[in-house]
Amino acid sequence: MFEARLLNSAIFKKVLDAIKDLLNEGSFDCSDSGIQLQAMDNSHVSLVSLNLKSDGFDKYRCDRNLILGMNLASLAKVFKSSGEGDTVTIKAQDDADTVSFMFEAKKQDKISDYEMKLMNLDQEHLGIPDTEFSCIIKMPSAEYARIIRDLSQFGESIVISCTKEGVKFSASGDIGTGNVKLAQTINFDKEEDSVVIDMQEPVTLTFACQYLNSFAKATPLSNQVTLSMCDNVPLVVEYEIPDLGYLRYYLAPKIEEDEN
Amino acid sequence: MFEARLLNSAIFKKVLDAIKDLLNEGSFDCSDSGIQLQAMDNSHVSLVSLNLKSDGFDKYRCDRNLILGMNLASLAKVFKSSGEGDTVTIKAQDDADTVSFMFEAKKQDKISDYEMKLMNLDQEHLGIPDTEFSCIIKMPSAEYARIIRDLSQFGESIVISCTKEGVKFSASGDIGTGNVKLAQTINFDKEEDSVVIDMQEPVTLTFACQYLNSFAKATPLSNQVTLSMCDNVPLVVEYEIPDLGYLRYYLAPKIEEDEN
DNA sequence: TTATCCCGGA
DNA sequence: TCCGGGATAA
Repeated sequence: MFEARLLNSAIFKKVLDAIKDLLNEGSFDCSDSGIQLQAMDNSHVSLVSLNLKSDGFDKYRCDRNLILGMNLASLAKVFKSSGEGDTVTIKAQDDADTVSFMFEAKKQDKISDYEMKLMNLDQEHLGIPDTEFSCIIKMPSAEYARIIRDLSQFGESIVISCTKEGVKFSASGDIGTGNVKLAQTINFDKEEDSVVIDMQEPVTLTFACQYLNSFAKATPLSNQVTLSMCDNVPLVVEYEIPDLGYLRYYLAPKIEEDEN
Repeated sequence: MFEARLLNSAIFKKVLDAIKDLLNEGSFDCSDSGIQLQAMDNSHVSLVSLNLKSDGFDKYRCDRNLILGMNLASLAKVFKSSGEGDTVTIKAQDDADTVSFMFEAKKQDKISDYEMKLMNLDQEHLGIPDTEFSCIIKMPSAEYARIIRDLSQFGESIVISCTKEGVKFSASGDIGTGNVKLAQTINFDKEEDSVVIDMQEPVTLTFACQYLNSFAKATPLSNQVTLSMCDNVPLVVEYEIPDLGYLRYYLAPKIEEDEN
């Protein structure tokens, strides 16, 4: 059987909020080492990769590898009905076609349990190559979300350009042009406010706003976000989930349109 | 003439919010002992019973019994325009076809008064029998509202089942099944957080979510709600209005569907 | 408990 | 694009 227990169900809530706009369904791959989910988004443009390691759970048991296919909207509803500090326990029998969620309120004698039918989803196996990146930018996640949101007003795509001076986000369209430049900033007092740029080679890539914005839904998961870029390779937007793993999004750059 | 004065008009606001979704109009029955309103909801499924005793008012005078028929949406608009701590005075002449509301702001020299036309509504007289109940559950009203809301995601009806172990709310539908169990909890520090179950006989009844949710609009009136159940008898959901009376909702259980 | 902000629905 | 409801913070 499979059983995973987490003292703070809010983390799951946030994970679901961060992926349910991109994915209608998800196959959670459960093994001894933890829970993985990898899938192309509904429009088959970007890729979501979630990794929750077993050590991060307060209790974890997985006798046999199993794949739990679930409708993410339904799953989000289940988690929405959990209270703030609830403990959640997820259970599935090895050959079962349902999964159960039990929420225990901390302060109260209240136990809620939900049972959901599992779905049989196609397994697309996605090989994600390990890449060396030219630039790795670590910055406050709220800052990232804000910049993407603001620049989305100006155009459909955003150019991210990283040099040794810093990182520049640009968008342009009918209204005009917007540029936001961030220089490396090490803030020792508030480490999460730092902007750290690790650049081997300068790089300039263009991405579709829509996806960058969707990725920003993961903001509540972490104070910081990491953007990894390299020419002709998908951008990686990573949110670390404290003590538990990470959520990564992959998005291929737009091919430069030479409009002249 | 009729005159009733209440130092805190917010109570009326809350009462109106709690009934205006269920009732388009209401006949307020004014007598020496206070104000009553009893009516079937618009779809003639549930019943609303409001009782405000004259002692609870800061001034109360009712020379002759009279019935004030009002459109509740309009009445809610009138009260919505009252400020936070306003004092309200309701007046009607014995044979008048209008009712007047005067709001006095506490801190300010501001007096607003509104006059509304009365309506001639059919008097349906509703006998509500006094029943002995098998189970009486007293619980935090916010908790009740939350549970009903959460479970409404899963189905159109909710099963409430009370045993000596506690009370269980359940719903099921396409997404799956949800159960919320509450055990009796006496909290001496915060009495309003207690869950108190007074059970003579275990009972399990099914109700339409829609109405249970409507009843929950009364949550701001009181920290606690009382659910009284008995086989083949309408559920009573009662909110006590501190120092003034109560608001009760009655809803007949769904007949068990034996789908086999 | 109330006021504010954010998100989802119409 | 506007409005209402829910969640959250003070």
